[in-house]
Amino acid sequence: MVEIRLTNTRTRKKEVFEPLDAGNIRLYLCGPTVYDRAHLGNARPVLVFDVLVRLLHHVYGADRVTYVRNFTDVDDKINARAAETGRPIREITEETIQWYHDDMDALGALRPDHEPRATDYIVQMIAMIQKLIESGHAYAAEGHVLFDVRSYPDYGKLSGRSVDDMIAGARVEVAPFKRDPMDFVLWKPSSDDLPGWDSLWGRGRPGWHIECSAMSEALLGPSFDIHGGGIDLQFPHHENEIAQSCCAHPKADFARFWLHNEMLQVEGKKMSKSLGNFFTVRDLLDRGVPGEVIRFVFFQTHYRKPMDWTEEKREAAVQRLNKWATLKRNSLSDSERSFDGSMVDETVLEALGEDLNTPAVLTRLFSMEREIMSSTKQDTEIALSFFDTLQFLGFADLDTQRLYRERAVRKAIDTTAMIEALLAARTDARKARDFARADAIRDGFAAAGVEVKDTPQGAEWSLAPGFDAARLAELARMQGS
RNA sequence: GGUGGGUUGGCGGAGAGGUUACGCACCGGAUUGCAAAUCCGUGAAGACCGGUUCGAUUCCGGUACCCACCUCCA
Repeated sequence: MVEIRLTNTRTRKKEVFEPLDAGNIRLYLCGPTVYDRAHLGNARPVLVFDVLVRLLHHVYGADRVTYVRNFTDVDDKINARAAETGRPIREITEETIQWYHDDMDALGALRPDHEPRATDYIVQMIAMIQKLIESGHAYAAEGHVLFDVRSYPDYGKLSGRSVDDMIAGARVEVAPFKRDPMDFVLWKPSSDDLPGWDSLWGRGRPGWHIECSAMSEALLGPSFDIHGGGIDLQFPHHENEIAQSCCAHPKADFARFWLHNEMLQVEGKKMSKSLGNFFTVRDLLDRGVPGEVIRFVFFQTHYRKPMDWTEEKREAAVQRLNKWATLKRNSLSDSERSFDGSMVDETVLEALGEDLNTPAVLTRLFSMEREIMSSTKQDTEIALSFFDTLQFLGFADLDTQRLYRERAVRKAIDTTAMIEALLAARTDARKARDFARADAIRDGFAAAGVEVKDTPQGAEWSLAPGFDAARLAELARMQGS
């Protein structure tokens, strides 16, 4: 069995992962606040957890893993969006959830087992808040309920800071009703025009952090295996979750492993809404960048390192996936066959087990690719394992040309037949030693964005990113094919 | 000011106290009507200064620079 080692932010060490219950491994990932399209940075924790979940499925069995990712559907950003647009909150959150599903599906990310919405767990949140008040960790003041950070000695442990240090250097909102400037809101009052629920403290809505504490407990129990999110959530969000959950359940562990991914950057800067340098997953998909390509680029950088999204990487990923698609066509007798994960490469699994080392996974894939390239037989063990492994990693569909093809189909041009006819014409020309015509076809392909490679077994082709169906049609007409 | 992380060959990017990372690009060779692809091969690194060690890019300390968090953010 593959040993899984993960860097635990809580201990700042790489530790061997041992499930609390090997029959039910439980993970929680902080999901999106649903008021807008997911930007590219939002995809990073999703892909990190996707790889982790796939590994756990493989090692322990898919039915022994419970993966939860929430939707935050009550938040002031959502309220603001509703006020701006005049649309009902529910309409905005429903639409955004649909978008999120569409976009993450396109990246090949598995859906979690549970996707709880905060508004469905208000009762549990209120119960937890009450419990915290009863145990002296929280207090009500002026319609608010606040968590008393001084009541929890370990506050700041996850992020390695002390309450005193934080107060010393930082700007903190000093509301007059706070006992300590670092105390954070569990519940706040809502005016009539804002979403609100009745509670012992009046009509109000939850603070941001309590939902994750309440939902993880409801779905995974007070102790579970792995909790994750972006490194920017380490403080204050995760610190506050720990404070809430551990004070509500002093005997439980809450999350034993904390995984944090580094930020995604663009031009060396963090991608963020406030800097305005962000773009969405949908922007890329609409530009014709397939989800597999985005996935591949993310795999190139270890999750705990900052990752720069660049056009150069995007292009390199397209080339590589094209190569794999061609390899699949040529090395398997039936390129449409399905794989069941029984031949996933051991070295790849070991690399994933070593703190989800996806760059090392790619290294191994390159070496497998090399082996297949140099073998002439079809359906060799290594080829079968390679494509089974790719499927396991979420690269089931290597068709990066799908989007170009779809465009061509809309124009009612049968590109495949056209290309094959032109290739046949070129072969005839070469046999007849009519090199001028052979070169004209070759150059025409290049101009239309069709890449042709001659192999001992015959010509192979693929569509380049700049594929132009109209120019291909023009070439076919000129050559009379 | 506090906290955490980083600095590797032209570019991207890992692991390991001592043996080729790997990919892209480049160069040489094979192959090809030409080319592409493919195959074989060469070269190229570890911010700076100290320390530990038989030996450090890898461990420890310091310096410089970069990034993030401390405020909504994955």
